[in-house]
This record gives sequence, C-alpha cells and structure tokens, in this order.
Amino acid sequence: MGRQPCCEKVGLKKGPWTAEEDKKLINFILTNGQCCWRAIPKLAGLLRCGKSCRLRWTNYLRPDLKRGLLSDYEEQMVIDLHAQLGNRWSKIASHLPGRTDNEIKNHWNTHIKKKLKKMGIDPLTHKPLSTIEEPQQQLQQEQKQQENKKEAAETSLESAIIEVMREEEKSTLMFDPMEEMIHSFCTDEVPLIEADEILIPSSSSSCSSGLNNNNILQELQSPDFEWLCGFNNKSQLGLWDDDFTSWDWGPQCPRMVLDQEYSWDTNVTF
DNA sequence: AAATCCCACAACCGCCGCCCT
DNA sequence: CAGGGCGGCGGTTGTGGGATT
Repeated sequence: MGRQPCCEKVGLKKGPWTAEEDKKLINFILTNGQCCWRAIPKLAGLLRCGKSCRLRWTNYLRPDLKRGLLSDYEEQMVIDLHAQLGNRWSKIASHLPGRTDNEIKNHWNTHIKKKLKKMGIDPLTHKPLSTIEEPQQQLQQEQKQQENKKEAAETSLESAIIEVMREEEKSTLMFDPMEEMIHSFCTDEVPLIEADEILIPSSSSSCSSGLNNNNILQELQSPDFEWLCGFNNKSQLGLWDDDFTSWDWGPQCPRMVLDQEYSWDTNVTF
C-alpha cells in the first residue's frame, strides 16, 4: 500500500504566498504554537497543505532568520562544511545560525559552485580541477567517485566514517574565536538576547530587494500584528519566549509581506 | 520600447527515518 | 514486529525581476 499524500491536493492553493496568507500563518503560530502542521492550514484558515505551511514558516517567516546574502565568512563556513558533510544542507545550516538549509542550498547552487569552478576547484570533491582531463574522463571519474561514496555508505564502516568526519569537523572548524562561537550553537540553539539588545541595521547593503526594518515596525503596528506591540514585554510572548527574545529582524523579514504592501521612508530602532 | 535571456530564490515533490499504535 | 502518519531533508522546478539585445 502506497503512502497517502501529505494532504488533499484538491482545492489547495499552490505557488507564491500572499501577504494575507503570511499574516494568517504567523498569527496562528504565534497564538497556538507549531502544533501539528497537518492541522495548521485548516485551523488557520489557509488553503495550503501543512507541508507548505511548514516550509513557509521555517524558510521565510521564522523570526530568527537572518536575511540577505551570506557574508564572506558564512560562505567560507559553508564551503568548509560542505567539504566534510557533502550535500547535507540541514547539517550545514545548523552551523550557521539564522540560515536555512534551503537558503544555503540555493546559495551553493547559484554562487559558490560557480565561484569554486572559477577558482579551479571542483565543487563536488573540493579538489583542484584538472585542466588536462577531457570532459569524458572527468565524467567517468565523477561517476566512479559517486559509486565509491555509495559503497562506503553501504558498508558497516559508515558510522565510523561519520564519527571521524565529526572529529575532523571539530578540529578544523575551531580555528578562531568567532568560528568557535558560531560553532557552539545551531539554529535550534540561537543565543538568547534581550529585546533591547536587538540592533537594527540602518541600511541594508546586503539586501537585494532594498528593504529594511521599518517595514517590520509598520507591520507590527497593523491590527493583525498586535502580538508584537508588546515586544519588549517577554511575559506577553508566552510559549514563544525562547524564539522571540532572539528575534533578529533582518533586513528582509518577512520579505514577501514587505515587498507587496509597504514602502520605507525612515529608519527606526526599537 | 519590446522581446528575449539569464539568474536568484521561493516553493514544490518525493523519499526517508522516526515514532506511535 | 509491521504498518501508518508525520516531520524533515535534498533535489528539482517555477516564477519574477533584472540585464541584454
């Protein structure tokens, strides 16, 4: 018997989320928490499948997300981690607070891959690309490597290899205090900061869509977002305390709402 | 100014592993 | 122990916007 689809596809909306849908989802999750993703769309009044809601939340609406391009430092982290972990994006993301696996995966495919190739490094193996090799030979070598990988994974040695990789990871990544600090927590363990410690950048140089946090403030002041007006009062945040004290209102969060409904004119900090 | 191309990234799909019954 | 449900993950696709012709 095959697995049932995650949701009834009939009548469900697909494609880009609207500001209205985002609001509904945020409001619901902030009020009720992330209970059961399957039930959330129904309870929140959304014509989406639970999976879609979860993705939207984790990749876009989650308050602790950093937005904007990866810094050079983060990029280097991604390269290092990828060399050790391969395409295990969620594992890589867990070392970069505020970044999602999807974001890192996209950044890898669109930026880092090209960058490495330009530098003469094979993004798959992280080894120098041979200029003498014919494309056909290269292909064969890649296939061989894939097979070797598969074989290795299928053996009982796999767990031992993973263990070694973890050890290597520890020894190679802790090369400077900043690295060590970042390495010491994952996205699930974003260090808590007080609301009044949150710094809002006054410009968004790394933000491709040219947004800043004023949108957020305006959003907060809209009736639908009353939940955030007591932002400095942790007691009002209830079960979300852990997340909201670490909110980093990055320049693009939540971008879709901002893109569609608001414009900026002044810089404001909390 | 319009058409086409290209790129970045949000979102979807299908599979997998874990957990519960 | 087996089967089903759910969340999570990684690969892939679709779309919107900017660049180029």
